[in-house]
Amino acid sequence: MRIGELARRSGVSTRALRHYEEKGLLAARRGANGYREYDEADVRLVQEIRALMAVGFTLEDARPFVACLRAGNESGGVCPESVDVVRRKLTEIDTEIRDLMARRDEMLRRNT
Amino acid sequence: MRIGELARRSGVSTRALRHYEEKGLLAARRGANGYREYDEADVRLVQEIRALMAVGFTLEDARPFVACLRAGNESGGVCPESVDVVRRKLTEIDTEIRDLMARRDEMLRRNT
DNA sequence: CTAAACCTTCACATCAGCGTGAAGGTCAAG
DNA sequence: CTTGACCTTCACGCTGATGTGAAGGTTTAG
Repeated sequence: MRIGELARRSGVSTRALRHYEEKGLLAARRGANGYREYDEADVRLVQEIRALMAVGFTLEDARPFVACLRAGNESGGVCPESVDVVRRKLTEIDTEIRDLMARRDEMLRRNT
Repeated sequence: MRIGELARRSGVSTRALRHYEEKGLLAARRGANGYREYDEADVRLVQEIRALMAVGFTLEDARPFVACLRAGNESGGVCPESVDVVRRKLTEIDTEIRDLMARRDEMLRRNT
């Protein structure tokens, strides 16, 4: 399929897809006319990326997951690099939550 | 005092001070040579801005506080506009905390 | 054959809060 | 007179993930 269909099927813009390619997260074969050609596996790749972004991952964070899927694994999260990223993300989120709660308390204290 | 001293006394860069001025948060008299001239009240203004930013306010958020101080109030938080911003900020922070916790849960669920 | 609907590659714009020079004026000390 | 430490006004760079044209080639349906 071409980029427009992949965009529709994965729910992202064509611009985003080209961006993922530019960042090395997505690869495309090229047709004789220069058009990008994708297959079903690419749909899953993009969905994986979006699912990760939905929980706060950056494209950089998603990289090992994509590599894991490309390596033939059924899930992008089974590779050790992915696990590392998940752990890092969890501590990042926890830190952020603690920071926000501290700020909240600080604001309430100031207000009294 | 000039910008360098204000910077030292309030703990920010001269660049930041010029930025605050550009954003309309800080006003400066100008000496005959074109140099910015500040007084004690400006030190308090900048400290107020930094205190607000420390708890997650943007410069835009800080605007009503600065106006409130300029209006002669001893605290920047006593004006109704400031109170509004504080309330908005609290709900923003609460929303963000809830989002982060939801993401955390989502990540943990995916991992099992 | 033509117009719509695709596709291509640049490349600047956005949001925030500055950092970091560039190029140059001012002023006190030695 | 000359450093050197100030100050001035531009104006681009950074981070992330696209949005938004520009300018043009391709394909497809009628």
